[in-house]
Amino acid sequence: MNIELKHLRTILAIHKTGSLQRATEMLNMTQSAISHQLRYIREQIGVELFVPETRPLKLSPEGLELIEAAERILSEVDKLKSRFVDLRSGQTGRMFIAIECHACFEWLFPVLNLFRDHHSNVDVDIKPGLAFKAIEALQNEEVDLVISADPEELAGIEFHELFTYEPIFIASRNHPLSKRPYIDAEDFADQNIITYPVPKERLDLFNLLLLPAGIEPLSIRQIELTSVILLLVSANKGVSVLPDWVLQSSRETDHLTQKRLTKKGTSRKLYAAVRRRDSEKLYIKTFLSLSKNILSRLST
Amino acid sequence: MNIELKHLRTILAIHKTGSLQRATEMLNMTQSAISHQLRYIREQIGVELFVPETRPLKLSPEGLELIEAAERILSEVDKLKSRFVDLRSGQTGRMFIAIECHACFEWLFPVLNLFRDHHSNVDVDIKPGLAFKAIEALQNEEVDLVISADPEELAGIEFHELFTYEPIFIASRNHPLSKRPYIDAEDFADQNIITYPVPKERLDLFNLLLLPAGIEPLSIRQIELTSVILLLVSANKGVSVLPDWVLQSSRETDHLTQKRLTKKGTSRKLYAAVRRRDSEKLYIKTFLSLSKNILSRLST
DNA sequence: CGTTAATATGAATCTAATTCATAATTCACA
DNA sequence: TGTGAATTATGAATTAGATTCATATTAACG
Repeated sequence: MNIELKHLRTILAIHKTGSLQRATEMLNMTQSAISHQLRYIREQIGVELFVPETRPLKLSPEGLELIEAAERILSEVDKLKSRFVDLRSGQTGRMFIAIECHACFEWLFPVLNLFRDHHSNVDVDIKPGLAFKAIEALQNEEVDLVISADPEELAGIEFHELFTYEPIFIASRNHPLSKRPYIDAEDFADQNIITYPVPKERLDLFNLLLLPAGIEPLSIRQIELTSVILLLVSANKGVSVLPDWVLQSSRETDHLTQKRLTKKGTSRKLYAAVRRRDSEKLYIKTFLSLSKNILSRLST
Repeated sequence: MNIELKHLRTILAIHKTGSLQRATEMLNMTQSAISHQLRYIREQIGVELFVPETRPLKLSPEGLELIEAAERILSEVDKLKSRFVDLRSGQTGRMFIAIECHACFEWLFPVLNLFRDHHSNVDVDIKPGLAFKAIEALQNEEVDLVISADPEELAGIEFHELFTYEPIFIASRNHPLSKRPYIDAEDFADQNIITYPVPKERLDLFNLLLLPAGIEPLSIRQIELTSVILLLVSANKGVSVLPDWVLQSSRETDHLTQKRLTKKGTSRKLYAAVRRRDSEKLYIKTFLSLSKNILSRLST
């Protein structure tokens, strides 16, 4: 027995209009086509749906049951369809985020709070534990958006620039280096450095200065939480380098001195990577736009 | 956006088997056909269902949603299908009965009690008030079975013989006619007759005897209930003619005398009329078979 | 990296749905 | 009860669409 949705729609149209003739308008088919289809359906289900030789067409008890089931089924299908319309247009969907940069929590949480006001029916989550394989997870669809500082050319992936920031050296007020107008790579050789617990290659300080200069610091201490890093630096347990936005938005900077790295200063850019086919989705656009403006919001 | 059940089935098969290749067995189609279909579906819903370029195929979050909806919808369709299989085979259905003959209640109720044991999921009802238009109601599908004594040749309608009965004259023990060996038409000319409230043409007595002989009784009194008729006849308020089965199964016959009509006796047949396409249904067959045997059951 | 297995694609084929033309029914009204 | 108008059914022709075949492309795994 083969039934298709098309057939349910036909039966429904016939019933609603009361005749094959009028159903033609509803279905955009000729009366003949409808008649053929009706005959096919009858053969398939083997039960008379309409009382034969009556007009207007009257449903048999079995036909009535079919109609009721058809309405249920078709409405479920319609729900499914409109669900996909929404998904496609970005009215709704999933936005799982992976962050390669540890400090990004500082601005990401405020962004997501704003985001929630616009798209309460988007399923947002931050997926920890795949900082290194973040882009791969994006391609796998385990994750839908990656915050990254290292754009690459990848098929199907787009990197959207969010904002530029400056990695800033911080130390205690009474630290010797606090006298300097700026800090150079060599200055780190005898320092205790406090950083996030990630490989060196993914830290701005090493990327921009120490690795190119071939300089190894005295020690490295890895701390998870930004506020703890600030605390330790204030207490002169070591020095650190953090993005400028962290220092702007934090109130724990009173006992700290801030210096540029190198005479001219340094800068990095942050990107959001998404799959190309997601980039037109409304909520992705909203996220990008909120992220681009978040720094100015935070500093005020 | 056009989605058909076929597409849902295809998606489901791909997901369950994990590859287009293996889905071929489940769907009895070539890999190519499945691939073409998959592409079509993707175009229709505009959302990537599987993570592209991965094997084994992995569902995207949207794909997962589709699968869940598809399973719901398809299971509902399957339920509908098996419902029709049941309807067609007569496992279940509707059996609304119209009776042209008033006294038939006497054996019909016992039949329906037995019937209920066999087919508890058949919707049984007795439709009153259309005794005269019963066959018409059968053609209209307002009713599914008619008890009738007058078979006709009608397209789409079958009359099944149930049993033969004899209309019997009854009177009080001390009624003058109780001396006779049998009763003839002329004997009614000076009698008060008690019958069911239906037109003369539908009463055995008139059909078989009085109308052909052109005899009019002294009076006619119409009574609804069989037991009341028996009571009145016992009390010598009049005479009556009832089917033999009524007298067999009733315990209120002590003060009555029973006589044949005419020297040779009379007989009539009772039929059940059904629509031809219903006649193969299991529960209809059960009803017919129970009805054919009911008289012997009642007399024991 | 090469080999194997799976998927995608285009053209050809085949199936099935739709239309066209028309016959057969039914309905309404005389 | 017949007659005309409207509706439904049917068969053949056509068209659309689904499936296959042959093959190119792409991933997976040693």
